[in-house]
Amino acid sequence: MSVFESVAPSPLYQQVAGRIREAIVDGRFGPGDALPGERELAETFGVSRASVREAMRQLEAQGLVAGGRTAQGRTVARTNRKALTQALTDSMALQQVPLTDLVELRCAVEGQAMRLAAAMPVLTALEEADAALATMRRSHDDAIAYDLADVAFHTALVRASGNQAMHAVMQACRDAQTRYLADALAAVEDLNGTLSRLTEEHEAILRAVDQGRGDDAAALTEMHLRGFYGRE
Amino acid sequence: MSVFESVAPSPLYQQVAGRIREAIVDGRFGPGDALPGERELAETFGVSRASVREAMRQLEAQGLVAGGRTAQGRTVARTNRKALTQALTDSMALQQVPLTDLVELRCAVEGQAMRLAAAMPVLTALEEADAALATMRRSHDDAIAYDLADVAFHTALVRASGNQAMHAVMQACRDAQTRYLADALAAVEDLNGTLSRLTEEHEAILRAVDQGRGDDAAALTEMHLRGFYGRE
DNA sequence: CACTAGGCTTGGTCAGACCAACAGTCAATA
DNA sequence: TATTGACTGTTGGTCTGACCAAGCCTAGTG
Repeated sequence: MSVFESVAPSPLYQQVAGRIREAIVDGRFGPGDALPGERELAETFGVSRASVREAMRQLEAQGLVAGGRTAQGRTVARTNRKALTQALTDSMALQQVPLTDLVELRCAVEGQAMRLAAAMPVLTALEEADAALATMRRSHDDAIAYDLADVAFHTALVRASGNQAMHAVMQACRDAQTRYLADALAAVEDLNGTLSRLTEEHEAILRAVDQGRGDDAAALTEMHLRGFYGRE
Repeated sequence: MSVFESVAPSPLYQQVAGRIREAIVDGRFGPGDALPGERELAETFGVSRASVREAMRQLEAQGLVAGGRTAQGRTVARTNRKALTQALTDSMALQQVPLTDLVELRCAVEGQAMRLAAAMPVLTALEEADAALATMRRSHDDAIAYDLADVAFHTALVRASGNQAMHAVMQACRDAQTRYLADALAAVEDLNGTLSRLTEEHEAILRAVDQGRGDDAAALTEMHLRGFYGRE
């Protein structure tokens, strides 16, 4: 901490990215809004289009700007969920984090979410969970459909907690685990039986949440998660 | 799910970024390794330097490649912690997640980490926590020094759980909360008294972990976190 | 031996150009 | 009238070729 500030100018593309980032985070551009074109931005900031493009790449990777060219112009992203997932996944790969660590993390988050959901549930989310459960019952012979419903179920229940931060992290965990799903499923012999057992577990969790038994719901959720991914 | 696959080719910079990403994640480039120069990469992949640079910006934002020009050439990042923090912070801003949600998330993660730490502690980390505690006792009149020690303490204790995923998420939470720290501190009148109370809480947590009382440690930690950030 | 001046490489930046994709316009056609 | 199709302008994607400043390396100098 010197008296003087740094004179080192950060690269132009960083500054440009920073400016646009501010505008988005501050809400001057809302989710889904169209951004000015690259040429216009270049002129606005007084830099070359190349610099603007590099800034865009950065913002895109951070999930602030929607990737892909949708018709005309770029748009502000509605969610940066992919960036969060990506970061978590990369973190695991870079630091060679074992799957069990991720499972434990998810248990912690989702378990606590169940307690919150049981105490003060968001009712519409509970209905969604119920609908997902119905789908699961119908899909005991289709692993892919079952998986989709499974995601929907867990997502809905965590959303029922009303905690968006937990929701985001849980989704990231879930996405990061996806690559292991195939392995876990391949190890299963009696698909139909396994899936129907999983459905029962889901039913028990939802029941506990519904009846306000938070600790039970948490315990059941943790067992459920550890049981599926945790066995090695 | 059509019979046909998409024919849409992804942009070159995406493909380049993907290739380099693979190489890093697969371990062909280890953390800290130097990457080939932009001109060389351009030739290798048969694209222009502009495309390589855009790919680099993306990888840099994802925390896979170290930012900043260190002497000659770029290097593979050692950790993508900043990317995870960034993603969590942005997620909060984009979806207007309240601070309390983040605090709850941190409680869930850190609480569970305390249980794990109490059950099977990483001893070296416990020593670090102890050292941080000592620093805190010495810094009751210096909020900045205290804060640093506080971070070190919590970080060390979570690391004592041995769970790297929790460690990463907890750090991201903590970093994302930082912007609120100033507000929380400004609201404090009796700094010295407050800090000494916080130190006592820290001591109690460490003691509980040390003695294997996981549930106690978790409860204390949650109270500690909620008490500081949670009051509104 | 210590030191300095080039030379070389690297990332940062720019200008200017071309292409493919797409929205919007508008006239020709069934 | 409704559909089709050509035309135009804009946007993002890509390339080329260039210049600069900062830092490494080395050869030559004192």
